[in-house]
Amino acid sequence: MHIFRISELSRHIGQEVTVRGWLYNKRSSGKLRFLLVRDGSGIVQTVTFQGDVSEAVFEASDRVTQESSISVTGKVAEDKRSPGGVELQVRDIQIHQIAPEYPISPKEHGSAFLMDHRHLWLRSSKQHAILKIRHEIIRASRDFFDSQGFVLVDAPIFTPAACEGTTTLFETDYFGEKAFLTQSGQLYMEAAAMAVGRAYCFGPTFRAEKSKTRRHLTEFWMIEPEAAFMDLEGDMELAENYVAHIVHRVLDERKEELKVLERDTAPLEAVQTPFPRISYDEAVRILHEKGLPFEYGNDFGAPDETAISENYDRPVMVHRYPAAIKAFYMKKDPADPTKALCVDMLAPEGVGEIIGGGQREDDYDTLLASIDKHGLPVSAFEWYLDLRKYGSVPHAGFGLGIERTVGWICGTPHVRECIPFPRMMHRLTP
RNA sequence: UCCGGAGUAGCUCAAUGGUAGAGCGGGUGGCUGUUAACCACUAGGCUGGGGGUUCGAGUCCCUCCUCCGGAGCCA
Repeated sequence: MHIFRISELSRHIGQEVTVRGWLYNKRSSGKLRFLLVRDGSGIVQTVTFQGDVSEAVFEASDRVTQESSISVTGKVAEDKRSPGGVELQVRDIQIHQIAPEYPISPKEHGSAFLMDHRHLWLRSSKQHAILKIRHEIIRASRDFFDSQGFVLVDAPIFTPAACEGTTTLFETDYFGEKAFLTQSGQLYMEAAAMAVGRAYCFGPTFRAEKSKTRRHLTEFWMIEPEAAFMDLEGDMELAENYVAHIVHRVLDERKEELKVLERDTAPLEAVQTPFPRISYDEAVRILHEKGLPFEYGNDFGAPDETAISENYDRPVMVHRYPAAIKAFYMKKDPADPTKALCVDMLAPEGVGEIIGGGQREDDYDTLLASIDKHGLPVSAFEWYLDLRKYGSVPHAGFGLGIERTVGWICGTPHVRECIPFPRMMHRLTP
């Protein structure tokens, strides 16, 4: 018996093969039964003619229900009438298990219902395509940083205190002590960069904010590179090369999936380096020119980000925000100490921020004063201050949100579909 | 936490204050090439919970619950 995956069938025309999978859909006409079988690699139509098979096999073709698990044996044939152009002319059907009425029908459903059945929803073709593109983005990310001499250094999930002291964190009991789920691996990557020169981490991060928007999850994945002897300019160059790399990789390797998602690839093809770089002040000018009621000194809201990115056909990098609205570890611009040497990358098509980063404060006394000014407990940051005590160097890095990036590239407006099992304010199951 | 919206069949949705409905899905039957097949028949309901107004409430009022979208926060 020759067992093949459905994606390989076009190379075995005329041969008798067995495919193993699940019933995707079923149609019939008189003495013909059309079973659409999916196996994770693709979907193939199988044809059973009553006159060609035993009574038991024909009966099996009637009895299988949506998502029942089956093995089908038959001859591979080219046929224009079959979706995909290839079909399997059935000789034998083996039923592994008959599924009772499947909750997800081929018609439309609401997002809450689908999320309640996320474990089954993953079997549908669009969700499938998103998972594969997510995988490709992660693979391309690793390839990119590995090839640039970055060392993968895993950051801890349990942390003793707030990394940045701004957002609300999930608190857990750690043998009678308070511990928090990490909101960023950055501080640890700074330590790693001082050890290996260039480091990155990729892992889950947690925010206990009660956000209910298409851009937010309570648990999301970030990739965070950090490099010693790097300034803001170098950081922006790294960020644009990285983002361009993953977009090109998906365009090259995941054409089929983008097609399944009906993604217009023209905006993705426009993503070429260099990306435009504008200062916060210039971005504010754009908003005011467009007549948006934006107050200088504030951070940009979602409509502001959209208005700024509308001016460009590729991601735009906005740098040098007011230091007052940024985290304590940001280095101030020597040319204007009211500004921070930071950068946000805004993706086009109304997606908004996918990257936040910048150059870190590398002077011991300045950092100490900043920790104090932000009302953070110095004791919790003693190890972090050590990095400025023992061989401090200029260094920079950034964090990229994987789900937002997947959403942008897939053209999926809501990040909840960009992670296998999303965790949101009102969603802890499945 | 704030501002909007929605809860009716397994799902997606209809229903002037006057007998609870359709499509899909399920079941049964029909059709020798179906394409989210089609045709016929069929089962399926405490209209989110509680209270009120009314001769009469899915519909109007109060309240609670759940969810959705957005804001803030950020990736």
